[in-house]
Amino acid sequence: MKQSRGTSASGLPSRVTISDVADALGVAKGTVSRALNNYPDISESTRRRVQRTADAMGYRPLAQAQAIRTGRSRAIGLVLQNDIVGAQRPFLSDFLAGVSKTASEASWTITVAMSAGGEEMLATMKRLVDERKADGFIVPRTFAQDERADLLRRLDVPFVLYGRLREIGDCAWFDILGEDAMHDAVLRLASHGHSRIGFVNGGREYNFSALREAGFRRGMAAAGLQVDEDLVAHDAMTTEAGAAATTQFLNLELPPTAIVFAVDIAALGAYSAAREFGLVVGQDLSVISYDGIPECAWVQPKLTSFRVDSKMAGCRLADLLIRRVRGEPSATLRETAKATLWPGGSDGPPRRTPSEIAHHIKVGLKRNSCEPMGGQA
Amino acid sequence: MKQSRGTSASGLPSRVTISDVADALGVAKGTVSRALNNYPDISESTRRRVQRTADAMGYRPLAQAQAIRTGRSRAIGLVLQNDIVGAQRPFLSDFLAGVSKTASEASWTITVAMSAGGEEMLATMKRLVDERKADGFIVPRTFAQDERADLLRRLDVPFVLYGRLREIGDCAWFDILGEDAMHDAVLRLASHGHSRIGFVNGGREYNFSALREAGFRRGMAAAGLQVDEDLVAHDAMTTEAGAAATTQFLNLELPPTAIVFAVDIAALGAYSAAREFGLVVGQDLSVISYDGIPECAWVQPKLTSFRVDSKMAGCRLADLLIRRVRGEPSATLRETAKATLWPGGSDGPPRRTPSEIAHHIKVGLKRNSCEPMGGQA
DNA sequence: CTTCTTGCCGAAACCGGTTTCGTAGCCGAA
DNA sequence: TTCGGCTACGAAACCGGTTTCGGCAAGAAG
Repeated sequence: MKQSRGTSASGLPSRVTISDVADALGVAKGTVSRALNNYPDISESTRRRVQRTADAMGYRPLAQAQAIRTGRSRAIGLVLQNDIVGAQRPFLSDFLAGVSKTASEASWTITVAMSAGGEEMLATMKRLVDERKADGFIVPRTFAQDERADLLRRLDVPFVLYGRLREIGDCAWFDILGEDAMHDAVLRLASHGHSRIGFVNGGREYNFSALREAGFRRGMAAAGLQVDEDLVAHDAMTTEAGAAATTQFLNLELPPTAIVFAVDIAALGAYSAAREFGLVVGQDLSVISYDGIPECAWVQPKLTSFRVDSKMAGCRLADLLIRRVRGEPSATLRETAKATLWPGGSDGPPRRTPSEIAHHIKVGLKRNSCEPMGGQA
Repeated sequence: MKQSRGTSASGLPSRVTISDVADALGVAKGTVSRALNNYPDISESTRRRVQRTADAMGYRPLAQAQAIRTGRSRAIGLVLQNDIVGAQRPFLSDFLAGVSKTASEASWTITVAMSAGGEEMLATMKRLVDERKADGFIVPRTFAQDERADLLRRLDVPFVLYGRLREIGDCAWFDILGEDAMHDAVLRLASHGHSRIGFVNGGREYNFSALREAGFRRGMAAAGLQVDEDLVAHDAMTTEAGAAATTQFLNLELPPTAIVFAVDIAALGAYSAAREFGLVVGQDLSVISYDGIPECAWVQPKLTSFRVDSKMAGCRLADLLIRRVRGEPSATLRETAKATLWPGGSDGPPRRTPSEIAHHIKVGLKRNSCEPMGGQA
């Protein structure tokens, strides 16, 4: 008598195998395999019969065993970069939740690894492919020129980008239209009555930066406003860098009354910078940003930001990757979504004109520089 | 001639297989397998010979193929709970980095999944085990009574807890000694001169809460201070709950001059609560907390907190799990580490006595309630 | 000089699937 | 009725490993 349920002698939990199903039906196991994998040379009646009993017996093929023949194990690879501090921290959990949801619905699993960038990351991916621990990859945080994409293309491994490339080439992607958000942010500020609007962009190495800057300029044009190149800063990917850019803007002859940031983490720096000048965010200086990280709600006033639905992004990317692995051409696997505005209190009608702000700052600085003496008196 | 490198006809990247190694040596592939897996009936000289040529040829066994016979695929399972909003958000990235580091050093990989708690999570784990996608699990965020541990024990699947259980039983774990941190926090506050110290604990469902409360009480005893049960609050796992507990404490006849929080996320609520009463954190009200989330550095003054090294935790847990899977008894796989104090500006000598605070609050409230009229005048 | 161990390894079965190959049966056409 | 072509399936090889089994040779014991 065959071992059926429970635990086998070797200690492994025994499962329903394809032979069990074949025996139950009185057919060859090859037939069961072909029936379940929709081979053309199986009659419809047999296919249904196999399908039904397989379901009834709770048969689920062992991905591992399939993999040694087919090379595919129904696993999504996700290699995260850990040498960018806190880069994916706020999004990671939601993002994973999304990927996991879609993956498990399709009976796929997720293999994650973390590594530093550059060669190490490429080696990690190669290892996962070699060991058949990943059938394809989701590539997060696309760079303008992305060596991961180059490698995967070279290895002929399926992948989907989270983000777009400068030169599209032959690859699938999902992305949020950050450029539209920047555009809308400008229009919102213009409708508040702002006309002198600055832009603090993210790192040039990321492709989204070029897109968002284009969106900002498009918005300015749509609002009939001039872009002052003194009010465009780059490479602000930290709060400190955001604060520095804000300080620089405010020190101009004609400071801006509003700033659009490409990333929240930089926008948070505007708060401390504004405070240093005795300005109040949301009144003297309007700020709109992008990402929708939880910290937006921590600050006073809350940061108005275009929120990215990371969970949804994870869902979509997983779906696209699975379809890519199954053979759909990459050109048909491209999707975008929009970020949604989460209004906070950081933007509103300008309380002061640019020159009034400049005056306020000059007075404030004088008072500040006197204060130590005054305090001693 | 045999296919050697590059791509095989089927499109799969061809690898160095065990047969390749056996052919090169002129031995049977069983011999290679036994040599590499340290079977006793292989001569030392053969073992070394096999070892060397396998290395030279770059042979790495395919975990998938091993798994169908051995049942083990060198994969660490990690099932995260996604119905607790933001629960693991700040730690996840660091934690994964640690797990990944140790795993890849041992040629293991990580299979992650997310699911809601309860039955769904148990089903997810069962599926991963069934499909041999995980040889064992790291179980994060241990509950006082943890059904995940129960299930895994029942299924006889190896696992390691991140945290301890109320009843230890037969399981391995790694944990940070939060109780010692609470103890040290009290002593630090006492050395500042505080004597009326409150405690805001985390959720009772977590085992760490009981431990941290015990640590707090031990610290109070060590400092020669009485615990006022009116100054002990529970179940504060959000900023709102932390603010509510703080407010409640400050409304007492004799408010505390310092509060110890079990988790940062709750401690952040003390800031807004104190502000409402016109009190300044770090001067009127000292706060020390635990976790060391990045937000500690966002607030003014910075929150003094005992920082948990999540990456290290991930490393240790991965190591313990791998050893557990390899057969070491769970009783020998138990480790703890200490959290390290990251001083901020949120604690210091008390500026006011409890009764002075109470008076300040009473006056402030009266003034506040008059203000609307004064504003209109 | 036998005989019995013992150490060491080759051969082959096995794991749970997929895929190739061959053929039995049915069909329609000649 | 015979033949050719298809359809649908069984049998067996195969994937890359592990593990069992059995036997050869060398050394120990008698």
